Amino acid sequence: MRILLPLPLADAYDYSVPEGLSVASGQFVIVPLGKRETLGVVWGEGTGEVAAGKLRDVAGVLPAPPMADALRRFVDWVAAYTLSPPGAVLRMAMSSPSALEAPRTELVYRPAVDAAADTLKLTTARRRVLEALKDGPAMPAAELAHIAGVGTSVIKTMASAGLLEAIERPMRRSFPQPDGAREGPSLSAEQKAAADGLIAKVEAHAFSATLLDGVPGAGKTEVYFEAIAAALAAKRQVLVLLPEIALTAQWLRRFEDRFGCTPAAWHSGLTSLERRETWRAVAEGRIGVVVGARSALFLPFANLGLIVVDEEHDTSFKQEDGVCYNARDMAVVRARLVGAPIVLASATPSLESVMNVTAGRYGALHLPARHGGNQLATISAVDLKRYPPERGHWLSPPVLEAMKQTLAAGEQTLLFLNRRGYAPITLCRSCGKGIECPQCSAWLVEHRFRRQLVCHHCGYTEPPALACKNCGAADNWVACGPGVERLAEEAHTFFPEARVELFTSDSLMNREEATAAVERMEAGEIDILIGTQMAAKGHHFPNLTLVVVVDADLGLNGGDLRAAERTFQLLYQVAGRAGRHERPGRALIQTHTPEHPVMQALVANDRDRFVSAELAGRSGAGMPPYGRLASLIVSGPDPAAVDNVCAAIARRAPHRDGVTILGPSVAPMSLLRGRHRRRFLLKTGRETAVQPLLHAWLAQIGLPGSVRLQIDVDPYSFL
DNA sequence: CCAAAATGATCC
DNA sequence: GATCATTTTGGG
Repeated sequence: MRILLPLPLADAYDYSVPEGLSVASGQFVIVPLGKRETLGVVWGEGTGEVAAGKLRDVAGVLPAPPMADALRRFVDWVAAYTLSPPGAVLRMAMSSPSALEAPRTELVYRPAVDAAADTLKLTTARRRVLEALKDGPAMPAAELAHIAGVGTSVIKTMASAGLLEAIERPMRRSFPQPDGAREGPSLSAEQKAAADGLIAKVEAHAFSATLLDGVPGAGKTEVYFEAIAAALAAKRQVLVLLPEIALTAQWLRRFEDRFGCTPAAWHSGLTSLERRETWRAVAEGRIGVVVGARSALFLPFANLGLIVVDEEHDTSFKQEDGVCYNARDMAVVRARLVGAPIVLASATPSLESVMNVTAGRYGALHLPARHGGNQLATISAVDLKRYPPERGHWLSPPVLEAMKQTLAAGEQTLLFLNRRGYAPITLCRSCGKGIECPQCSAWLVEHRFRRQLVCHHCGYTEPPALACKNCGAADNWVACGPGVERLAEEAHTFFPEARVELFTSDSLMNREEATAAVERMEAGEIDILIGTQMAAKGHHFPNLTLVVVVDADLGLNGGDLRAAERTFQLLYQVAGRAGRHERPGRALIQTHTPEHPVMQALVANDRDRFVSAELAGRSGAGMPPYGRLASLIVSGPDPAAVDNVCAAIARRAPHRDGVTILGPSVAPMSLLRGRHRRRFLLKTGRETAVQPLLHAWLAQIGLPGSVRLQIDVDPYSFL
């Protein structure tokens, strides 16, 4: 049998099946590998590449539902597309190995059928035990004792006396089932039309991809909830992918309001027990709806009937390490392989999805208006050249004035700045040098409240320096530029009476603290909220009427292909936070370049014009979505060894029409986690399949152990 | 000269 | 990814 192991090996291995063991495709097995044993999945018939005499026996079959054919084909597909070892992809689909073992069992008790009640002494305690079990399910001793108000020893004696019967039952957490039959909210005519469109797709039980596109607050969530209800009615499972940051208590609450319970969640914060129970329950079809971050895409659904990708434009769907894949794109593939519809929802669809609609590959549903007749926030640009903030400050006079009015009206302000910490750079006054991370080419950022210097790329921390390492000058530091902490300080000085709070994605803030902060904001206990992009995603604050984008130019620098697109999406979304209920909202965007097409489009609230201008630019340059990119990153601790590999790669670079190869060049992040980095960029037309090209090119390159070559098909980061 | 540490090959 | 054999390095 061909067995794929969840290890980064080039291919699957052949194993023999011992007499008396029956092994079928998809089954999880234990096989010997060298000195140890490892898990694997039966991938198919053996290939005979290795002589039959050399094969080792499959050691055992695990008592878990076999991996579905569609999921195995998906693993192969992702591996081929991303040029990763299939085993590395399989590992993502086996994220909870302990879920494959036989579920632990527990003893539960029920009244013995043949016990005549009058044959044995029925004390009051014993009577209470039988009463507790009457018409109810069998229960474990501890629970039963608790309900009956007796000790567990009573139950043990009753069992040995034959009054109770003990049964061994697998211990399985039960997951509440979302109820699709519950009455939904009343929908607007547009919402109803869109929902009906999606319901038809769900009922067709076939692959289709639909872009659900509507302004913030247009009610996209309610619309795809109707599709979820339809899938539940058809007894099929649903996967909802959200950016991790948007998977909030608020979203779960909306789901609960609609379906009567929260869905099963899948994200990096789960304990290993939660992972095991959820994985197993998904495989056994006991979970109706999973909402999760990108890794949920590899869960072993028994009966998947719908995938929803919300905020489909969000770049956090792109995984940049290990297997580089975009969960949004791979979700479309998974839907196709399993024959289910997929819905991509966004207020600011990615250009890729927009083009897929134009090309007829995806259907489209539009939700034009804000649900409930609310107006979108009015967006204005504040020209920082005309209205500069005071020296050492970052809020311009028009913004301060607007904040004053908002405070006076008893309403809330959000200051948005995508920069954690106190200041992006801290310099020594005497010699002008900043403090660098020892293992990355990046500045350490001062986090004043934590009293630490932090590298935002590798997580390295050190205590705040007193003396400059370069010139020895004592405590002569000057912070340059704003971070959210510094902004909080500024808000305090201008509005000493206001309640100011920070909301960031810092490790300082865990899930519960973030939820608590959201609740304080909802309850109106915060006047000025200062946040990074965490504040921009997935939250709705009814009393928030002023949103200030402190540095709108931030994302536009850096020569990133998608800089303008990303900035537009982020700022549009941030501005959409304001005035979502009865109150009108406004968004002020501080920029040095109000004439930039991104700012113009935001102010004019003209998304479509921005999208067509951006598409035209991409088309002219042959860039995605009109062309294809693949990035190669060569990295290692020794720069000379890295350069050697780069030279070998460059020497063998394919020359042919329609294929451009840029590099090698020193990566913008030339040092990351102690590794020196060089990049190549491969650019081709849409019609070229880059995988065979890359495969033929790179297969011949030998890598010394310390040098790594990372291939990223459809890259999003250019650092 | 030895031993620890880094490197590389192999796993069916 | 883990293991084991082989090569390198560095301290005496």
